[in-house]
Amino acid sequence: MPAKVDHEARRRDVSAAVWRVLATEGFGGLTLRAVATEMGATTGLVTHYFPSKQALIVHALELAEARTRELVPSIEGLRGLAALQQALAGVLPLNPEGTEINRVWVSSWDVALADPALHALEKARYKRWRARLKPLVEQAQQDNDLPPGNPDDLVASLAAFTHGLVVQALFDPRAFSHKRQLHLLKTHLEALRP
Amino acid sequence: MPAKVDHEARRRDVSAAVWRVLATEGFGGLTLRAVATEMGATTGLVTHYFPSKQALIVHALELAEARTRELVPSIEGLRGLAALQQALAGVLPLNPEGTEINRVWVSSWDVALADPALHALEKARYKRWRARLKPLVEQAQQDNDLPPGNPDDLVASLAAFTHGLVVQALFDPRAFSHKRQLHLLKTHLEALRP
DNA sequence: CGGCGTACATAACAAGTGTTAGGTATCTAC
DNA sequence: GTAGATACCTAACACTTGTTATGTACGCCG
Repeated sequence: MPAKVDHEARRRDVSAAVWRVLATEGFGGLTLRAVATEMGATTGLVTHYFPSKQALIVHALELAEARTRELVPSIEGLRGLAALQQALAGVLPLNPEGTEINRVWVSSWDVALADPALHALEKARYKRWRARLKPLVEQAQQDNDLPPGNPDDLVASLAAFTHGLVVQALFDPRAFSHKRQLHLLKTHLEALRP
Repeated sequence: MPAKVDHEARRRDVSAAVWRVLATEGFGGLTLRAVATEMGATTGLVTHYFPSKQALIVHALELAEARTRELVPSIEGLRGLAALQQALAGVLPLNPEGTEINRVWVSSWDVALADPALHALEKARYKRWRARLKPLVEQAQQDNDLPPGNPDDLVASLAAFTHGLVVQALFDPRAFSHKRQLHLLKTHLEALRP
C-alpha cells in the first residue's frame, strides 16, 4: 500500500483551490477546470480526489461551515448577552476572511434552493446554528438582558437579523462599514433589553 | 412599418417564461434553451426579444422587483408602525407567489455577487427598499412606537431582520409557517417598542 | 400586386461542461 | 528486482452553453 503523497494533505490542497474559486467566482463559476487551473493541475487530479462535481459542491459547503466555525471567535469566559453578541458579531463580514466566507455562503443559496439534497443540508445547517445560539439566548433571558418568551423565537429572530445584515453588508460594504455593522448589532441588542 | 404582432405583449410572454424557469430552476438553470422550450419556441425567438443573456438576466431582475412591489399589499390608510408591519409582512414568503419571488430573489444573489454590473443593480435596489421604508419608521418613531435614534439604522436593522427571516423560511418552510413568520415579525416589532 | 421589413425557425458555430478511459511514472512491499 | 498499487496527465466523449447567420413566411404600404 504505497503512500508517496499524503492523501489527506493533497485533498486539502484541492479544497483550498475550490475555496479560492468560490470566493472569486461564486458557485456559478465553480467548474472542474477552474479548480484545476487554480492549482496548476488538470481535471484528472480533481476527479481523483472528488468523484463527481456534486461531491465537490458538498465538500465546499462543509468547508464553508468549518471555516465559519473557526472564524467565530471564542466565547470562552463570556456568558449571556456578551457571549451572544460575540457569537453574532463573529458571523459578520468584518474582515477579508469573513467577507469571503459570507460571499461563498450567500452564493451557495442558488444551488441549495435548486437541488433537494443541498437544500436539506442547508436547512440542517441553519438548524445547527440556531441550536448553538439557543443556550446563549436563554442565559441572556435569565440575566434579564433579553425579553422573556419563547427562546426559539428569539434565536430565529436574531439569526434573521444577523444574516440579513450580512447580505446588505456584502452588497454595500461602503454603507455598512465594520464599525456600523457592530454598532447596528449592539444597538439592536440593546433595544431588545427589557 | 409592419406590426403584425404586439411586440410588447410578446416580450411579456418571454418574460413570463423566464420567470417560470427562474422559479423552478433558479438562476443557475436559466438558459436560453430552457426559456425557449418553456414557451414552446426556439432560441431564435428569445434572442429576437433579448439581444443577449445578460440582457435577459437584467430583465429578470427588474421583473422580480416589479413583482415584489405589486405583491406588497397597499398600506393606504395605515401609517406608522401598522404601515411598517404591513410593508414588511408583504415581503415575506407567505403565499406561493411570495415564495416564488423570494426564491428568485435569493437565488439571484449568486450572479449578483459575481458580476459587477448586477452587483451595482442589487445594491441600488436595496437602497431603494430602505428608502421606501424610512418614512414609515420615522412615523413610528414620532408615535413613540419605535425607539428614537438614527432612523437609517433602524431601517437597515428591520430590513435585515425581514430578509434574514425570508431566507430561513425558504429553507425550512415547515419550521417557519406563515403564522409563525407573522408572529415573529409582530413580536419583534413589539419588543422594540420603548 | 410587388417590395420591404418584421417575426421567427433552423441550424450551425466555437467554446465550455462533467465524466470516463487509457497511459505513464513512481513509490512500497516482498 | 519485480509486482502492484497509487497519483496524475492526456485526451477523448457526449452534451450543453451563448451567439450568429441563413432562410422563410407574412402583414403592411406604395
